[in-house]
Amino acid sequence: MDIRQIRYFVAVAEERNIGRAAKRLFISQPPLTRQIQQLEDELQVKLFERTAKGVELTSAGLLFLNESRNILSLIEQAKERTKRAGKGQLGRLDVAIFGSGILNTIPDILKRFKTAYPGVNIVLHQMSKAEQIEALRQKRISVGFNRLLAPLPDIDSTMILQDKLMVAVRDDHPLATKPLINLKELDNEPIVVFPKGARPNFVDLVSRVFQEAGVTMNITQTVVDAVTSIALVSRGFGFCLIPSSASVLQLPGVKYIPLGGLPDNATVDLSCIYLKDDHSPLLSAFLAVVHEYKSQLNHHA
Amino acid sequence: MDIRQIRYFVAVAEERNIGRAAKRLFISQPPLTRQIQQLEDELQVKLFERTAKGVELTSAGLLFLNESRNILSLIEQAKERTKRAGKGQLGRLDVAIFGSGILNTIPDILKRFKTAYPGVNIVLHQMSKAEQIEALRQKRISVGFNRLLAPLPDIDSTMILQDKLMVAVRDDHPLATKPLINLKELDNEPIVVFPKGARPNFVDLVSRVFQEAGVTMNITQTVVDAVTSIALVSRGFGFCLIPSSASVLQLPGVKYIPLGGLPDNATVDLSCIYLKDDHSPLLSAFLAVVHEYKSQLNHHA
DNA sequence: ACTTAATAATACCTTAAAGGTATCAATTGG
DNA sequence: CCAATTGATACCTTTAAGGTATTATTAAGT
Repeated sequence: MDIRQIRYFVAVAEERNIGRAAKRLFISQPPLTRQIQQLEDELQVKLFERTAKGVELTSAGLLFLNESRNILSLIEQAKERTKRAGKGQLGRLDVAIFGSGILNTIPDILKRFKTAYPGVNIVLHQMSKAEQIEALRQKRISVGFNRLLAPLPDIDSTMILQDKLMVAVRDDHPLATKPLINLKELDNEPIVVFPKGARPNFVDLVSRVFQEAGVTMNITQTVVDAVTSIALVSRGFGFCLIPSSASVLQLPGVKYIPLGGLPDNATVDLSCIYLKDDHSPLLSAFLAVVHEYKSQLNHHA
Repeated sequence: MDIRQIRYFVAVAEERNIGRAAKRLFISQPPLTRQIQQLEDELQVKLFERTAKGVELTSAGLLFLNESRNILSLIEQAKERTKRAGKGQLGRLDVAIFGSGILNTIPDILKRFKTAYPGVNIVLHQMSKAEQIEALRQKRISVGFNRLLAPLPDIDSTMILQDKLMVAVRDDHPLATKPLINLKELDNEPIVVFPKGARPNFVDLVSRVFQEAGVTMNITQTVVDAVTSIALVSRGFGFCLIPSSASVLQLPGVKYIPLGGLPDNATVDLSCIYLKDDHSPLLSAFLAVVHEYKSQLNHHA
């Protein structure tokens, strides 16, 4: 049995006439007759009664006609869906995000992707940097978002943006009224830092900046992420430094003030990471959306 | 696209190795490689990633694998069901029966058929003789049961049995005590006859028998069928003649007594009728059951 | 009753494509 | 670095699908 034979059978059944069906199929009548005969031989069933005006379906033929239409439509659907999956328009994309990374940029990107590829099911996973890398290697996820990534041989990354540093202080703090805070003004001031976990880290960046400026750090707490850190600031644990994009988070009594007097490399990146040899169309589609987002960011700047 | 290609694809997906799949398919490796390439070209999708140990499915390939298994199983089912339909083991058989014909023989035959062909859906239709013939020609039914059929060019019939005549009388009737009633004893007795409708009829047979014996018929009522006729007898409308197989019907006060002194041709047949050029396997299967039933009847007699 | 027109079936040939053999290229493991 | 294993390629053989010409059969029209 052959898909061709099924198509031919349907044509003959619909035309009720082999010659006419042959025209519709753009072949001549004899081979069509032969294909129908072969089909009947294989099924050991007469599918048509031959009459003077043409042919008419037997009851077995009628049953097979229904089945044939189902088969053909299932095949068409399979082709269509597979093509779409190949273009990244269909499937499932597992994405890892980190604690405070979900504040604005990542949701924006995910929303764009969801709009452009509505057939793709996005599954989010909260993961630390180390977990993301392990999950990528085990293919439990296809993309991860993170900051300050050390280069790895099997993992590629795309930088999305670079955040300047901002100071989060309580509004009763002496520095809270200033439009810009210079790093030196934070000398020995109580600071909350984050995150805990794999290096290099946002803490490392902050430490380096303080050290290079010859300013003393007075760490009161080390917490897991930016959200916790800002929460502590709002409860009077001192100030903290954050990547500027985290400043969309509003907590009572917390003010965000730009940090001045810094070298150009005092920024923290947001990047997405993925396996170097993952050539899946879904990932390509996702990275395309990321690039588009990035170029629009630069355009505005 | 081709069923062969789908089968090949499934084999490769399952073996995760083209050479091994080729062995399983009893072909050599190069043509299998080529068929997979052709499939990928047609779908414009990479179905497999080629690795050193073999191949592994892409996500599009995984989707297509599921679809392929559905397709193959649907095709297998279609073949199987069509074959069964061709052997008369599957389908629908529309059968016409007449008023009093449902008393014993017909249900017996139908039950046998239903046991032998459980996949066939039997649909019963109450129809008079004329309706049955019209319905056969329009193919609304495939078989009809009836009596006393005139030969027709396009319709064949199979005689199932020949009923002798019996007298139905009320138990307070003077003849009710006799073990056998002679036709002459019914001279001028009030008689109920049936059926109304197309000739030749059971009435015609009864009339002929009376006429040939020189006995006068005193018709009080003409009713639609045997059941009604016997009901009238039980209410004192006189006697009636019935085919002996109708004597299974018990009504209060009605006795059935054999009728004697008749010519050999004073019998009424039960036959089934069908289109001469209906070669459907369902009909053949049904007629085979009828023949088997008939031969067992003769064996007992 | 004969002829004509239309149908599916058959015979025979051509052509396209599936399958086979030999070989190559690439990768992995020792 | 070599041997082994993998999929890919080149080229040939064979199978089977498609085409042309024709026949057999049946229905309709004269």
